[in-house]
Amino acid sequence: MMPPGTWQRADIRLATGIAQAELIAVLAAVTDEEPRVMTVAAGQALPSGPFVSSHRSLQAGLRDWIEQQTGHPVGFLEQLYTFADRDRDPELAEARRISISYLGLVREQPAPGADRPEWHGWYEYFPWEDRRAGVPPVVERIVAELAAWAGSKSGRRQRIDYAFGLNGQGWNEDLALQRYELLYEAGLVPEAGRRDLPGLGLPMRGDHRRILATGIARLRAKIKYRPVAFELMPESFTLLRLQRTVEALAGLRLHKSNFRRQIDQQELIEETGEMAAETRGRPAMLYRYRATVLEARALAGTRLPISRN
Amino acid sequence: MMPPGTWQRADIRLATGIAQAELIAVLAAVTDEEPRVMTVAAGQALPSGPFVSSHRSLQAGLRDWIEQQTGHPVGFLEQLYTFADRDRDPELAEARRISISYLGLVREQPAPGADRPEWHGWYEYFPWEDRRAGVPPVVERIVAELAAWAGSKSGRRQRIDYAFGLNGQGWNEDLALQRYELLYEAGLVPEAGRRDLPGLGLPMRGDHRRILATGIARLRAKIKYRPVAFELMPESFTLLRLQRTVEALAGLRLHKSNFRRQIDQQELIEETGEMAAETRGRPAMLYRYRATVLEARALAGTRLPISRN
DNA sequence: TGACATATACTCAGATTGAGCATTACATCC
DNA sequence: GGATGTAATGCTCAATCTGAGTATATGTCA
Repeated sequence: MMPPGTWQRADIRLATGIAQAELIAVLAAVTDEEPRVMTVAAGQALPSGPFVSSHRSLQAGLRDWIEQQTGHPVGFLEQLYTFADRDRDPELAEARRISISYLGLVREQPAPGADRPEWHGWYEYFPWEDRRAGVPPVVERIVAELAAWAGSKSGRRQRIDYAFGLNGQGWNEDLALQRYELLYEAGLVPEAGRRDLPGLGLPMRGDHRRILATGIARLRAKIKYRPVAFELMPESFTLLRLQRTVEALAGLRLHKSNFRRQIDQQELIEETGEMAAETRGRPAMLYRYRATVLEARALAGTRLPISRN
Repeated sequence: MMPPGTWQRADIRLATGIAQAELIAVLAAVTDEEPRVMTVAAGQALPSGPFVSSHRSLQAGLRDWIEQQTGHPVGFLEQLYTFADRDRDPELAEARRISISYLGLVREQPAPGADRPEWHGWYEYFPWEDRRAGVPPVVERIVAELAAWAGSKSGRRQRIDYAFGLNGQGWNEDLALQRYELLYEAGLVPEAGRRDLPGLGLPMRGDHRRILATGIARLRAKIKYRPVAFELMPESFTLLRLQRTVEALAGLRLHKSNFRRQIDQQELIEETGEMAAETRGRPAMLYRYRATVLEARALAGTRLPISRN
């Protein structure tokens, strides 16, 4: 069964080694204060396809492909996760399928013409994740259903409390994946093959909705400590526009002046000198990112209680 | 060339879709205040091997394998990165190889008996990463060589400054991967096929040293916001022991009382009631982790300037 | 008993954060 | 032309968090 070989004694031998490889992309953009994801199959799948050669690496190949498809350069591209679960594709018995997923950010959403992939709002798939206008009504029903599923199992109850911020836990927008997985486990989404509760968002093919949730969670975590939001903005922008973009991604409202303070004490941006030509209210200054600082901050880290002697 | 198929118009078509899949593990433990990694081939390779079926997922298979090999349960296991670069394995022309790497933490290092994989200290491979006893002397030479390589190219100079904390940038322990990549690009490590500067640590086969650097960087970043250090500790431990473990991973000394304050205001641990039976100094209290809190904190996130209305 | 050596407790100033108020600058309506 | 609406920008203030250091407690060992 197993190929003899060059491996050492401590080899990891789990399988026969041949697999079918596939790339799946979560491509995000924010337009009109709405985060969107590129889809195919009438919004029921993420763009994906077999992977092979001709390119020097996965990343390089995917980058070219995206620029071709969207007509926009990809500012940010990062691997999400690689799956190879057996039950994902029952047809393939021997050669199991390996799916490598990526998260990419593009600056603008291309006009939805014929022959073009469609873009759908994140929150069409995850209505419970958008709290910008308050807690959506569907959450109450979700929590009730989950409570029924949990019964008296305290492990389940605790997970629900954490994920949905119940019992004084506080909502954490990063837990998008955990929330989807709870719904899946509880059989509340159609992908789980059981009940189809209305109002729980559009389903997707296979585990694509789970992959999208992974991308959302990753991006939400990342905007807090890496200047990635800029990858979604046009050349120049107002501070409010930037705030609205971050809010759209996080699904939360932010405190205006504190947001501004945070931004400018990081020195990520600088004034262009121009003013925004919007209609209502006092006109705002336009800003642009400071490329050099951005690069430095892209590497910055968090802190340990270091001792300096 | 390309298989016809079920894909939509927006498919990602980069390749023919068949690949050879391989798993690579970065397995870490901390013993005697020294972080170690499991190796094979006399310390020149990470354990790896072909992947196939029999297990429900990559993660599950790898977990079993590790427990079998080390005799210890794996507390923490997380995917690092998936590579599929063409030039990695020149023999395979058609079916390129996909390498999926993982980071795992085990509680103790098994006794190195015959037929057992060996464990090597991280810092044998990356001597410049350990600053617990101050900046190692080799750093001066590294920086000089890198400066020569950079010449007057300001992009390179800037990257060097960030990575090594020069010119008032401050050392960031998380940048282990970037530092290795600089050395690689500059041709200062033997893996790059050019010069072999002595004192720059042991090389590894293929890109295994790069993968190890990825694991180190990931773990260093993670200990700051997730309670993973506990996965490396025995049942009960003193606060100093915990601090020494974190210091070993970070390659830095921490401020003692601030470290303690940080730990106990997070309520991650509780007293066992016992005292440590060590010899020198005042005996310390023994602690254990609080499983439930740990689980909650495992999900905790960082903060945005949220508005509460 | 006294010299170590480490544990644990406390203090304090400076920086960061969450929240809110005040003032400014336009557009538009009457 | 002045009132009104809307958003931009500036400022304040208390609470909390951090970095650094000092003081005291409790063991072992010579």
